Amino acid sequence: MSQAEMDQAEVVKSDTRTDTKQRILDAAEKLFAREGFHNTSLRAITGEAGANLAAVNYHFGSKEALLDKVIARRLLPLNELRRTRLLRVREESRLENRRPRVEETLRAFIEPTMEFRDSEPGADDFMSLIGRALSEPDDTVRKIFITHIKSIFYLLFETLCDALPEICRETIFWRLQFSMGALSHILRTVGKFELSHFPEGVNPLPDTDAMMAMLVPYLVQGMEVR
Amino acid sequence: MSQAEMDQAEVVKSDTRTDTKQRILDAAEKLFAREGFHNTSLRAITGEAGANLAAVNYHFGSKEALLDKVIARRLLPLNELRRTRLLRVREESRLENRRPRVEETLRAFIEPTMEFRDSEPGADDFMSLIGRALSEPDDTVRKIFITHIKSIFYLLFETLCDALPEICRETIFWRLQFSMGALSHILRTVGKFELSHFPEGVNPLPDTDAMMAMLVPYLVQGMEVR
DNA sequence: CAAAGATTCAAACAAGTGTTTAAATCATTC
DNA sequence: GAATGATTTAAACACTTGTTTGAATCTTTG
Repeated sequence: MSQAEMDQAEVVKSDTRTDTKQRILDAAEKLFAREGFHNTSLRAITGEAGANLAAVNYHFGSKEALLDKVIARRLLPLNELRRTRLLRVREESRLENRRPRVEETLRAFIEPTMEFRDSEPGADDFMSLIGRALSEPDDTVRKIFITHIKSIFYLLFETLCDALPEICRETIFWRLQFSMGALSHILRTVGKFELSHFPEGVNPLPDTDAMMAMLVPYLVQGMEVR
Repeated sequence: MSQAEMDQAEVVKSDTRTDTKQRILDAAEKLFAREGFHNTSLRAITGEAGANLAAVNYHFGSKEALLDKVIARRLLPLNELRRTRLLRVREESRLENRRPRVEETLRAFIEPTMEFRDSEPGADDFMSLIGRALSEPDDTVRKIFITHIKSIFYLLFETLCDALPEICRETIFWRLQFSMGALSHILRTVGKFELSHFPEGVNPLPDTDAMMAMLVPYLVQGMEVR
């Protein structure tokens, strides 16, 4: 019985963990992020992980199932952080009998992303991966990502609607799309610019705090127009 | 002598135009935009164009050279429109002894994009293509795109710096990055959303004017923060 | 018409893809 | 220590990729 079949049958993982699965997940995360899903071969992944070519199909079932695990492994815990913070924003505003504030709402979504990025090793690669997920031409990556992001996105959207009752839902939706575009663009490009592309007097690599200090006011202003 | 060699030698194109080149360019634009560069095979392109497989290598030299032509064919005229409008903004502000306005500067860059999109058939596919160009993991597409967009981007950046002298260049640069992220996100996703992803009460398909009416104020507010 | 050159065509090329298989090895349990 | 099941391994599978080739066809020119 293969590992993939065991997982599908929801059998509890064996107590003696082989770390081959982990090494493959790490290698896949890194390569998917840097080269893209379709430009990364299973041979490249297993080579990087020091595993046999057949290991991916044995442990995960297929390349696509591997991608799902790569995304779910980090996105599910991250979304729990986001959900906790968004619910706290909603609860606090309710207790204080006021509306949620746009800034704290956006921060509740974005800050866990950035903290996550700096905390776990390899998470920066993961951020590039999900930063690109929405713009992947291929259905594979996009659909898997949307599956895992959908509910938290709706919670963010509804909280913003509560924060901005005078603005119609449609306008808020599209402004949120603009914001997601800006955020994902930064997530996938920061640290990837080539020096030659910077005008003089521009620091190529602001740290996370400096980036947040520029990004959040930009997004808040855009959301609150009028 | 192949067509590609003739082009390389800068020989004048034969007066008897085969439209095979055009059909290949159109098919490639469509497929690159919808499936991505690496997910599109030459067989798919030549099949769509009703041409022989070898036609791409004969007329363009390679798949990569074809991509360059696909991008250059539309981006060079588009950038000329943008340059003309940006230079007019600069000239008018100079004559009136004032600074350029952020809104007219951004419009000078964005409006030609949108008008272009609606004018020529196939241009909507092209917009998806360049909307994704910056986020392609692979160097191929990104480098070709950057080559053709660099100078107009600098002109836009410098004009914004003139418009916002009280804000440091670095901040303006990153806000412009946020704006480019928002713009490219919209360019590549509009019309591609799945209905099921829209919260209720949100119109899935605003037209170009409605989108501009939401996007421009959003970007202007973000650029002008503080 | 005939020569010349541009274009198309079918076929093959070498290389790379994800997946499967069956034997070999390892780990655990009785 | 033998048996059982999980894991690893090398090899092959069927398929797709971009590119090249040399002959066939079309177009233009002399």
